[in-house]
Amino acid sequence: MPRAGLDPATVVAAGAALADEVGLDRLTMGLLAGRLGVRTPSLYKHVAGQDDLNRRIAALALSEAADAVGSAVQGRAGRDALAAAARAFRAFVLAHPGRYAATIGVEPTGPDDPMAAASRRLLEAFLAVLRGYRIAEADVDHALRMLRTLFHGFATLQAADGFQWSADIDESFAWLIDFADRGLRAG
Amino acid sequence: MPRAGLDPATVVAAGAALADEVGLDRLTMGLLAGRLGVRTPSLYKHVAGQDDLNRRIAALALSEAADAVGSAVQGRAGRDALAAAARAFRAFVLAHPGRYAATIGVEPTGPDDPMAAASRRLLEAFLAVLRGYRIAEADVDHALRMLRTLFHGFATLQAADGFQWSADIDESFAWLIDFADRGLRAG
DNA sequence: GCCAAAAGCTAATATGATTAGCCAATCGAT
DNA sequence: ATCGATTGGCTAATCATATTAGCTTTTGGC
Repeated sequence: MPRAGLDPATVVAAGAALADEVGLDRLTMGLLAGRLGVRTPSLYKHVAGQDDLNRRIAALALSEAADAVGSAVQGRAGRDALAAAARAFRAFVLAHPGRYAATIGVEPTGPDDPMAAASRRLLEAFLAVLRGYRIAEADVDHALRMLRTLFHGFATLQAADGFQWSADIDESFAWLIDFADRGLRAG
Repeated sequence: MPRAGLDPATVVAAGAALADEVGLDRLTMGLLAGRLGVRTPSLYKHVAGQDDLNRRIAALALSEAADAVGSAVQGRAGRDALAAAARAFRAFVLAHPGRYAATIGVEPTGPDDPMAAASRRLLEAFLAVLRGYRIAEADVDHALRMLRTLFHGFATLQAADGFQWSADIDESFAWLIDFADRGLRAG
């Protein structure tokens, strides 16, 4: 019986991929073990349990989202940066609904939690978008929360298929970006 | 053994209340049965299972949210209506996080699903807010989605404790309402 | 009062997470 | 090269929870 050669990173990556495929709620330890060619209890040598796995998937997702948004914003400013960031974020969530779902309702346990760092990086990327606008010092936090609200709200509603009615979603998304741009400019 | 006198509505109401108390993820059939003074299998005489229960809780939550937002909007227009609706929605989600969580990612099975009707009523209430603004016919759907995105995004992020950093949340919320109001006015 | 339906119950089954404890593969130091 | 400790995998067992089967008692309409 040769070893499978797993480590926490591999397990988490496979878990995230599987969550994207079948949905976070249908990600079971058994299914993940099967995917990795290993028996269920073996997973516990690499992650502490389902909670821990979920937390690690969340950290991975936040980190990847931060990368995606961060690089989308590179070299752009103002409306361009806003649109690029929004698109990057939405694309990430739609491409990886399972791992993004893992981030919802999970809090970092402490400042040394990798999730805290990833979360911070994502916020930095959002903050970079705001630098292209003339925002009063006192309003930056509010604007940051607004951006997060918009991005998170739109992505999760769409991922949950919560927009059933007629109008085209891409159009709505573009409209939303315009809306935010106007608001930030006029703020 | 006298009967407990349950019916689907009672079971669903108790389930929603319990979800609010302990969190939707910790709502188990056993816990609910205990709360109702009955053994677990008895619940299956009133709801078809956990999925069905969740779906019914979601319908209840949407219906209540529609009532709350609908009555908040009554007799108000424009910015007042927007602010009242936003506050009512947020208050509802914060007061009933468990049942609201039940609505996420659940789709009505058909047009006769009670959830569909409740969902429609909530949208009507949001639509009423928009009537106080001068919005081009073609933009109404987009604006509606924007409102839903904002309300849902803010409420869920806050409910999940996703706003950890410094600035005051109520202030951010007020700022967000201003932001939306300006945007809708200038649209 | 009688009877069908409804509402409870106990017991059984299934699935999934987790733990205990065993054993083989690997790795670092000699 | 090899010894010994560590590690990563396994099987078997336990526990929690959902769900189903099938029995029994209440209850509401006649």
